[in-house]
Amino acid sequence: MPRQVDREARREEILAAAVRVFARCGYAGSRIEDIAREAGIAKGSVYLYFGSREELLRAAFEGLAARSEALLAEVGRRPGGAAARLELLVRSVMELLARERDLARVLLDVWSAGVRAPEWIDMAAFYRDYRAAVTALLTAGGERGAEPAVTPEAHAAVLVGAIEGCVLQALFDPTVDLAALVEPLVTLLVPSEEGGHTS
Amino acid sequence: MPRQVDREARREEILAAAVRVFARCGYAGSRIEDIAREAGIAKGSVYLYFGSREELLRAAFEGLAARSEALLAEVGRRPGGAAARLELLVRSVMELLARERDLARVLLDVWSAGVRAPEWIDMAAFYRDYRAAVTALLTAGGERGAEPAVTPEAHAAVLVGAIEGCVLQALFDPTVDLAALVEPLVTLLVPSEEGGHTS
Amino acid sequence: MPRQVDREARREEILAAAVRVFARCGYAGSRIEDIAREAGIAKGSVYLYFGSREELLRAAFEGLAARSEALLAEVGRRPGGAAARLELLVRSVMELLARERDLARVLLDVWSAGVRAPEWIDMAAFYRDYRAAVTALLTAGGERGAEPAVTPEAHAAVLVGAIEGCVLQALFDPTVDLAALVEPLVTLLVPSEEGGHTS
Amino acid sequence: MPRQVDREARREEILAAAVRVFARCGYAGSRIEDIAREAGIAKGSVYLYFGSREELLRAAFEGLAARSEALLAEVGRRPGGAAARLELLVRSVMELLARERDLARVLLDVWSAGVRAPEWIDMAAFYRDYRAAVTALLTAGGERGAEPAVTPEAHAAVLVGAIEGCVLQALFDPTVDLAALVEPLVTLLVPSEEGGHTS
DNA sequence: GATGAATGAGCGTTCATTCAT
DNA sequence: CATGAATGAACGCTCATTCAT
Repeated sequence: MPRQVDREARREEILAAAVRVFARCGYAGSRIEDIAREAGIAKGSVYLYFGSREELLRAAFEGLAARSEALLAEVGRRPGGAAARLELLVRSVMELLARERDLARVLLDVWSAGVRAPEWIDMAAFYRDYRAAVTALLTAGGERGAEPAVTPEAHAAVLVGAIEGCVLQALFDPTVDLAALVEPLVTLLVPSEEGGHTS
Repeated sequence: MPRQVDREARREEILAAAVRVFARCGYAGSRIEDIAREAGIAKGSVYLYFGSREELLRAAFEGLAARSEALLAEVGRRPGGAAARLELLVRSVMELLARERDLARVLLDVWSAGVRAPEWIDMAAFYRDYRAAVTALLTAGGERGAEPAVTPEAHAAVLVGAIEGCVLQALFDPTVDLAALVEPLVTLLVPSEEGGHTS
Repeated sequence: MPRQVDREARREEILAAAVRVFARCGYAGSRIEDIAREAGIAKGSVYLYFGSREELLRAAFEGLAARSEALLAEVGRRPGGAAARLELLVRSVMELLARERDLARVLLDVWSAGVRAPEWIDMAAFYRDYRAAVTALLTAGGERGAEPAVTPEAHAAVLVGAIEGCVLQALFDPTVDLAALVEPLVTLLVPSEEGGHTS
Repeated sequence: MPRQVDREARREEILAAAVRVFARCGYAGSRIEDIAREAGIAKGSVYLYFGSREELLRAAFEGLAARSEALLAEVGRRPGGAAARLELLVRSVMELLARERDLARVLLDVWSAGVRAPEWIDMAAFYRDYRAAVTALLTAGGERGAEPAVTPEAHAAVLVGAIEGCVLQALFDPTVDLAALVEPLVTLLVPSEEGGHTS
């Protein structure tokens, strides 16, 4: 069914155009016409693929969320020690956000929308899943006696938060090199394998 | 003589109302009339104190920035070891953002505006200063030989990022208890005093 | 009654200020506050002397009209031949408008208001009187057989029109020297004394 | 394909509607919505053809200016004596303004705008060209020894002024018959052919 | 009287969305 | 399917006018 493929491809084209425009102008500053022009189609045609402007933002987020979930799943599937897998997760996520600067920029507006319209973009669930995955890996890594005050859940929140916060700073300041923050993040927040007994 | 008003006080009232409305509806979704109603005045009166809607957002951020700078300065003035002061800084910032939920919510829109209009809201400078202060405290704390891979600058970025990122998660998810994240943050990212030479 | 004098003097001050501002910014572009500032008083005080912004425009016109009527009356009182008096009228009017550039500029807005709100500013009556005076002088000057096709009324309309039209051009174009147009106006449109029978 | 429209025709329709409304209410008193209603379209649609309310006023003037220039050019192309052509010019202009009462009314606002925003509507240039054309015709008509005091330039200014001034009076006062002023204008201000050598 | 803070109707302009072609 | 002209609700901002002090 080539029809279907075409339709889907066109949808993706438009979404990609929307992400570029959102990144450039912000969601509030992006007019449907700008997106249509960026996609090389007519204004009205956008509505053949997306029901509203808001849906474009949601789709953008869902694309990012899907990729994140894929990463999480991928890490879940991987063999190896929990610490190594957690490290991989951190590296993957950072790499994804560093590579997709536009998507990261759009994230700012998505966050805002998510706070204001939880039933529309469920950021709470997204980050809950994210933390849950990290928590699982932290727990699997074995309890390190050193820090009894830090529950795995809290540790996960800090790690996830640090990732998002580093991306945030890199968005504001081109001086901040996101790639250079990966090692520090791992070093500081990913517990090193202990004894290697997980292998 | 017209009604005597404390212009500065009135300005603050309106700003506070604006912050509440921004927090509730987002900057994009907040109409001047909503803000005026929240402040108990007429629409036009807002313009006696603020030149534009945008100026309200900027003022909101500047209020937060001023408080943050005050915190930084306060910490700088404090006696005591660097680690203790850094810990104090983290606690203070977290407490500020936990207490001023509305302001934190508005931060989401400010971030978006700051990325898009750097000359308008200089987020880069704000976070640069923030990191610089943390870096100074980290450096003063003495180099711990354990992690030579993590420069103080990178460590600062991770710590600052973690704070912002934790606040972010707390905004999305009321389940996330910001207060409960303070200890983990400190434990994981504030190096403990070394040798106790500060005593 | 010094009170009365003061009040009247203040009124004139404000009116003069208004004329300056109207001339500079146009009636539509002049805010009450501008006028108040120009007059060195507070906004609200304008309303102690004038009931509305429109009234200021009307008063400006009435001032000009009063002066014009004074000129007409003066010419009527003068001894001498009709032609000489007509010439005097033309010279006086031109001189008035050349001297009071601001008032002339305001005239543009007054014309517009007069066309749109005849009951408010009765331009028809003003120009009717003006033409009547000129007609009277033309008639008194004796019928010159040369141009039977031109009634005194029509001649008056042309003369009055020429004056206004010359002023108009001078307003647009500083290059146009209003003073230099007086002689041509007189030469071309004021019939020269005939036989001197008026003496 | 969307409704097929002749954009240029639609633009003219809207402009014509705007001229009618401007004539009725004055530029300052004309709301975009009035113009849209007069044109039988929705408010927003006006902006598909004109960038702003001001642009409508400018376009109205430019339409009039274009027609005037066409008249000037037409007269320039005509064969015949200079005096006859000048007479034709006067008659044509008067006829145009008599026919297009609305446009003439709008002229009042255009004048005001032109004085206040010369870079926007260059009235100075418009009347300069106008006078130049008349001057050329006057000069070509041969110098009449009778009035050495009146330069052709001044004569042109008086003639042009008289035309505008007559139109002005007719706008205020329906009693004033513009058509009846054409002959007097010609008789008084267009020098009659000399020697009849042009025939 | 004089002031200027407060008001709120009013308007220009934008832009998401619709739909006739 | 695609188009882009048309729509009209929405909103930021202005400013004439009022009135408490």
